[in-house]
Amino acid sequence: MSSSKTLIKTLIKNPTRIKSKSQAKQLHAQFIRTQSLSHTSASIVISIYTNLKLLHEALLLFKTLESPPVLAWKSVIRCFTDQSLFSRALASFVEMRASGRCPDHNVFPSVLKSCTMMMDLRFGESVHGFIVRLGMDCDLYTGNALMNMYAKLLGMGSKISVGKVFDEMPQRKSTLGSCCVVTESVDLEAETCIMPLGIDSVRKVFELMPRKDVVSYNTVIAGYAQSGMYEDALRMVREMGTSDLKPDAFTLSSVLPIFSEYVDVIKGKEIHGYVIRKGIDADVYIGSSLVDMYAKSARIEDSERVFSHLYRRDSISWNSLVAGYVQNGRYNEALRLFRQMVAAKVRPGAVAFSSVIPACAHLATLHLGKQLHGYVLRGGFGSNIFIASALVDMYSKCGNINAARKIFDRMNLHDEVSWTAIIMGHALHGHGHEAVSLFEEMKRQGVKPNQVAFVAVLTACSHVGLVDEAWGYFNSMTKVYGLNQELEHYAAVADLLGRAGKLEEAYDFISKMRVEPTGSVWSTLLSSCSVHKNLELAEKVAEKIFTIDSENMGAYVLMCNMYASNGRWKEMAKLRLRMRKKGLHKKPACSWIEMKNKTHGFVSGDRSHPSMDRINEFLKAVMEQMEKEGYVADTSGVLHDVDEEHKRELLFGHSERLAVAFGIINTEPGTTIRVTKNIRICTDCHVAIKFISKITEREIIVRDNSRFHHFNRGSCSCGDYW
DNA sequence: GTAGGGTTAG
Repeated sequence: MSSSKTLIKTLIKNPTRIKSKSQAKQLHAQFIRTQSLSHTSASIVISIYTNLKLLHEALLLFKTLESPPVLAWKSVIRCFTDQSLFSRALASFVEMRASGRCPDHNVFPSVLKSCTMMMDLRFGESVHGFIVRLGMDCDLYTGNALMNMYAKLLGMGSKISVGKVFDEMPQRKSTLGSCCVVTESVDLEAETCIMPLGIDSVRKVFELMPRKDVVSYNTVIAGYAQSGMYEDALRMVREMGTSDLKPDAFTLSSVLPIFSEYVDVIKGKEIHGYVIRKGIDADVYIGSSLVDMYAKSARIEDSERVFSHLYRRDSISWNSLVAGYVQNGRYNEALRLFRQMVAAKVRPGAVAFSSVIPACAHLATLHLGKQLHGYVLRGGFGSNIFIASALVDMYSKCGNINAARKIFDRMNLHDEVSWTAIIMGHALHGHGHEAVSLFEEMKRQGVKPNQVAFVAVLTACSHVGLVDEAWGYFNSMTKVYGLNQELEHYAAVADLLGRAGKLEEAYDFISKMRVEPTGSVWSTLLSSCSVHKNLELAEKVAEKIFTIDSENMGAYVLMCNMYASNGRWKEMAKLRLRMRKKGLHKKPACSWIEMKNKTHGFVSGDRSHPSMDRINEFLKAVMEQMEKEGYVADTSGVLHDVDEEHKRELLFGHSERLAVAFGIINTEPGTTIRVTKNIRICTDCHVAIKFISKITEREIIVRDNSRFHHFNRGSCSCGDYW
């Protein structure tokens, strides 16, 4: 008996002396043998079991206790939390309270963590009230856990989910007001304490803490950073310095994303230097932040370098670079890295999917997009709103607006992003009226349109010529929604006016923009001038473009063609000379089509494709038929110093036509043909493909750089308005 | 007890 007492004393002083399962079991057996398994000694054995993560053994012993002491309770609560059994941890806490035991300070970190993980703010608040009444809010660890809870739960839109267990809680009621939370305690005696919301709660807990350590600072800093309060976050980092606490890997991985957003690569590099000096540059968290920061500052090579030096890579480090590639328009590299990640046995999570899917959207590679969609469903991510929005966008950009709409309609929650994706989808497919009515429906459902949503609805108006509606939306931005019109909105309106033939109005509008117009805004007007054959205005616009961007190829080519079709050879020659002096070469037009999971590319006039003979044979046959039905080649917009016959041959060889022909001869009758082109579809091909769709009885979908054209039975979804 | 990557436009 006395030896057991000594043993207990030693163990209380140093319980970690027992380091293995067998040692613990020996001790347990010894207590039983000597008949000294009291509540106290049993609790010690339980705490030893839980320290060794032996939950099963701990619980078996725990159940034998009639009235478990606090040590036993807190051991199992901590163990449940460690093993992610959060609801059981909370249930035990409730039971402990019901048994009349008063928790000591080191129960609360686990309980609060469980509340955080269960996203149960209400319960967490009542625990907080309890802590305050016990006067334990001075405890360092408890305070840190409280801050973490408020940062997480109030930061993410106060999502409250109440687990089953808590229905047994007596008198729990809490009300979220706009500025305060009224909490009732766990106890039957209803006491209330008032706490402000969100980051204010975090700050308040922080300020009341008598002692703070690095973790305390890191927690507030993360809270500020995640709430977008960057100045405050950085101020706290400085304050750490004055309290003699050194920023560590945690601090820096919260601070680095701030520089990503600010795109302040200079400060970011300074931190990178600091990180290297502190020897924490191999930290996975820091590594991914650095990869992301460089990517967001368009220094993707630096991202690659950081990534390649990481000695350990988790799914987030991989994804930082995947997302970085996408953000920098390197879609093929993004897909390649994603494949590499999967090959490296790193399972892509929800975020990874929402990063890569846009790559498929940009490349219009439907087969890859579908494959990813399959992975998404198998991974159980189908209802993730980020992924679903990305899928809606991907399907519509890959030409399948019906699939996009199906996914959209099946989503159980729509936010401004998913609405925008489907509105833009319909806009690009020429369903302007549908897009506009979806925009109205979004507003009716109380989703506030953001700036991107306005870009989408203005684009919709532009593609179908809804001039009055567009003005209404444009003006409502500032008047109703307090949103500033940015370059994109001006560009959309300018584009709309141009397409509608209101060229002078468009010119005035662009000249008076609140934002400095870019070359691309003027370029859309230039192409409208070309469509509406207004050479005089085109010349004025082209000069505007050349002062902003003297190497704008598109403008040179358009002007040359306009001069040519007006027989103004002298001007054309002058412009060509200017191009040659600058060493500018025409970017080749190309189109591509997917066939049996392979992408086939065609460049205009390119005869290198192995199927070229069959393609020509097909085009020749179809051309004869077309001419019988009244097709006349429109060669005005093409080249100039070549004879008619040669021009026709050039038209014949236009990349979109080659791709369409290739698609038709390689698929079953009735299969939809989907072609993507890097620049705007040419007028003559537009006419020709209408004929081809009728003659071959095919639906042909061509995506050019600004929209989709659905050709069916001799007409196009754009109604020739484009 | 603390940290990093994501969807819509251009």
